[in-house]
Amino acid sequence: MTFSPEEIPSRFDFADSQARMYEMWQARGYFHADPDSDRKPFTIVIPPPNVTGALHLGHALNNTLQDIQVRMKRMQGFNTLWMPGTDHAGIATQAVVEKRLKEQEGKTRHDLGREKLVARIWDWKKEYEKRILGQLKQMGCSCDWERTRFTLDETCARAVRHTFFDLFAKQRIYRGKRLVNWDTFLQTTVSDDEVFSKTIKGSFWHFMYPVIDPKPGEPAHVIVATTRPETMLGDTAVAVHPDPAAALSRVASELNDKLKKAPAAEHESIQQQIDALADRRKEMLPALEQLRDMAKDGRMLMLPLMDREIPIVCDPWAKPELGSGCVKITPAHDPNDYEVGKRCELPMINIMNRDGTLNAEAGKYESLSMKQARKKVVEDLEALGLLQQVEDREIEMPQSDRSKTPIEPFLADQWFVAMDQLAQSAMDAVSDGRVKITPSRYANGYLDWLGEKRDWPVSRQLWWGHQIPVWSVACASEAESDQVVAKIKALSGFDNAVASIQIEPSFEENEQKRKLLELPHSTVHVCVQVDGHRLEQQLTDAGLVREEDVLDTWFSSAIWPHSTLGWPEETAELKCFYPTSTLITSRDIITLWVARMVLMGLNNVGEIPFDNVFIHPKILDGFGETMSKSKGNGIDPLDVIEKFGADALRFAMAHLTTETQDVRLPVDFECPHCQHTFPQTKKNRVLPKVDCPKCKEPFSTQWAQTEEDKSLVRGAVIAEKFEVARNFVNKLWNASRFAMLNLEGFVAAPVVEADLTVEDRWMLSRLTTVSRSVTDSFEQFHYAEAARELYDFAWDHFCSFYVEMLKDRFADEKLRPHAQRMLAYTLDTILRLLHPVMPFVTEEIWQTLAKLAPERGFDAIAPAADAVIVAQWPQLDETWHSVETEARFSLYQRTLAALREIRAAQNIPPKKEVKFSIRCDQETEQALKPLTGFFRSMAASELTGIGNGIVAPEINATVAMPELEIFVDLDGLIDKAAEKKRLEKESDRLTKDIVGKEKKLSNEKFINNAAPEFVEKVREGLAQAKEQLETINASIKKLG
RNA sequence: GGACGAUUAGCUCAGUUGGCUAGAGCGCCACGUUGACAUCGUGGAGGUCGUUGGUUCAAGUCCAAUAUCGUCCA
Repeated sequence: MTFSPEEIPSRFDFADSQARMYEMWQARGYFHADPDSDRKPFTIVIPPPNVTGALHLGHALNNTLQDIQVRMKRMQGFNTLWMPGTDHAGIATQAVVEKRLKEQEGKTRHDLGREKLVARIWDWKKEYEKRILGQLKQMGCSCDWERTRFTLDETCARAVRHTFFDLFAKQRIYRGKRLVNWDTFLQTTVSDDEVFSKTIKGSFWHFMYPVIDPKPGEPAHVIVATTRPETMLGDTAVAVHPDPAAALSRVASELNDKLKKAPAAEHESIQQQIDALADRRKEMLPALEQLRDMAKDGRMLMLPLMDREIPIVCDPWAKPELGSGCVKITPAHDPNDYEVGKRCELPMINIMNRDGTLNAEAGKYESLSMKQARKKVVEDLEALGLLQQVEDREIEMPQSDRSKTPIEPFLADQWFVAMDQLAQSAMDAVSDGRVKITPSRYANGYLDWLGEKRDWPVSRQLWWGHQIPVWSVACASEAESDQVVAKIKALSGFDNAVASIQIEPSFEENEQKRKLLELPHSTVHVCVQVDGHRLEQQLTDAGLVREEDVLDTWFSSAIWPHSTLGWPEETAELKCFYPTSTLITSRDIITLWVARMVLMGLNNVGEIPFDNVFIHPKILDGFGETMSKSKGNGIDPLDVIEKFGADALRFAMAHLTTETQDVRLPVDFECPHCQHTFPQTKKNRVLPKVDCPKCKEPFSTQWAQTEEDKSLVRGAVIAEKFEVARNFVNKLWNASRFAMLNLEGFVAAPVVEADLTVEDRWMLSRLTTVSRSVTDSFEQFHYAEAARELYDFAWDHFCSFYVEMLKDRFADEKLRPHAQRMLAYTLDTILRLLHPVMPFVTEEIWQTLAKLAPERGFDAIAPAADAVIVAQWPQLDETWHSVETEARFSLYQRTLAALREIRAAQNIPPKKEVKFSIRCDQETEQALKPLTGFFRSMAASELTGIGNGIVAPEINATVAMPELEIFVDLDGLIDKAAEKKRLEKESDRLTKDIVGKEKKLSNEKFINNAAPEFVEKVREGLAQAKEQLETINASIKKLG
């Protein structure tokens, strides 16, 4: 088998290779893992990407890091399973499909109905799932595709249903009224995490609420202020502080503390605050105390416009240091007021419909929008003379991340998971080290969040998701509810194993009020464990209605590590692969996802879901901003794959992954006409059309709207880092190309130790060290370190030195077979080490290498593995590591660098051969001698003499190193000025070094305190530097 | 307001337990193309390690402040 240079292109054809190699891996079933194996399992479950759209660079990072672990573990002999799948992503997906429905057909979900909308979303899901999985394949991900799951598929649905039923039966799921973030546009609840706050210019209105029948000396009005006047229609109280004097004192003492700690620059402003507070105390305290007494006395206010009597209550939420010291309370439409309402047992009046308009509780304002109502309320109050003043003010407005419309706090029935015990179990798992989070600092956030043990609201007013399996009926009395329960239990389908009953009492205990508000006495809920069970129909027939809401998408994600393995069935997969080994994800979902997986795993399976969690950094652009399509700075991984190849994408991702929180990736445009790349700026990244600064040709961007712009060729958004990675891939390819061209006539045989040269031993030593250290780095998730080490090793050590040095032996028939064996063995090992990061190029080379050297090895010859993906992970005999050999080689490298430096400084043409000699002791001479031949091939320099008796030629360039002196014979060539300049620079450096060391050594404290070895080291260094300086100075003198 | 992270060359980043001349890649400058590779090779210029104090014989590294940027939580 031989190759001619024409047969192997000098550029790696990654597009062709990626397709072939991936198909080969899949066809041979390398990605598949079966549970019935004696081998130790290694499992990763993928963080399932949302089926909302295409994958972005963050996914490329996340999945590359997983695949690296998976591929390495597979090579290490583990029974390796990478479980793939996608997430239905409730609100996000439904919102996307609804938006498209509106745009393309002008319809809302209500026009379509639940069933049809859900069918539409399934169509969407099929399309995007295919696309996403295709993208993962293009990245080279070695997932077990036969096991692909979807959070809404039958397997996952059954697991969700079991989980819900289990928690329901344990009374850890309950329904209650809660103030939720209501998105009036999407008409659904939005979780706290999907709310962002926006600062807008608003007003602060001060209203006067009349006091009913004020006693003499009491005010006629109390003053309250609000940024949301329309909410006053739902006010049910005004609060004052129960102890305004104490509250003011506390604020004052806090300010005084602050003053003590604050830097002088801030003193003035803090002092002003203290003074203002003292004035306020003087002026307002009596009035506030009077109000407090009125509250205790049960005095009532008349809520204007609604003509409702409301009490004054005492609650610490009222801040005596702010405004009038009184605060209006709207429990059904403000989170803080809601808490006050609960503490003071106030009625909660919901004045809003689901679409954001006002309901009948708002009286004559019914059916107005919030905005319209605001205007009207202010006008009407002004007309009544109850508007005291209006201030301009910046206010924080909560917005829905999905619809970008304002959030309305809204009182609604919601299902909750009680978190106390569950959260504690998940905290323990991390505290006691069963689950290890890397980097460890992220454990703090995890523990803090769980420590709050806030109940988890799990219902969502959506159609896309797992519909809550609860059937309910409202009962007017206790007797009725008893009757209903008895009736349910009597149903033929009823069985305690598959059905569980809860009775939810109404939150309004007062019977008269219940009647007034048309509230039931209680609600009976029945949870059914098995989907499609005959009890479902029986319940419906009995007049119970199924809950319309679906579960929070994180509910199904939380059980992902075991649901994908077939839980609740006791499958062989679950037994073998659970707990999984490692979870790799980003920090923004540590609480939402990671924490919940831990507690659900413990609850359902009784075991932690994974041993290790690695949190990887977030990729930001060159300006430190997150990448996103809406900013125009998003890099599409497919663009990168198309232009640089999947291996380059992967290498760049690994190389980026340090332990920091964020990494920056400056973003460039690539001109589609001339391939010139230039930086993206905040200006040009939002243009629909960009002109290439080099070739001046225009190209379009993602923003192209007009036909004219769209007709232009689209320019890609990329980053320079991928180019570096692509070059590395190509470097490896070409080093291998060299090997292919030189392995003709390869005969497999064990390497004879006596034939090993110094450079062979050096390579073996390096290979041993690098294998060990790369393995360690990957196992500790130090991807960047591993990538750097592989890069340096493959490029500098292997290509620039070892391959170069092999060339001489390839030219010698006698030495050739040994050199070939060493090359085949070394390349083989490097391919294996690089495979997890760069699977395609390494596999391509491996397959070619197999044709030339089907059997290879070092001391034991064996057939090479069928594919590098299943080859054994390198683990070299540690005895090959040799400090002595590496030091010896380093001496050679430094000498070579010195020769090259002189040649460059003297401007000697690269091919012009020069002669040089080395003066050194015998030990150094022996160390260097076997390598001296390479000075000719690598620096066009011929060594004419070496030893301690060497005399410098009359005209020469000199380099003094600690171990030796080099004299390059420059007779007839020398540029005296250049040489003098170089020597003087060196002389300066040495002089400085000597002064520093002498100073150190003359310091008594240094001699006494520093480690004796260290002092000795400095002494030696000083002596060497002095010698070198002497040589250099002599040379300078000679030059005149 | 609290927690965490970052600050080192023009840019992106390394720098382990404090220790000899603080490294790499890109970019820049100079030279080089017939045998693996110009997606390359050789050499060079470029940094008082955000600021201030402290500990130490010795600080990019440890401690305390502080500034700027960022993320998360309230």
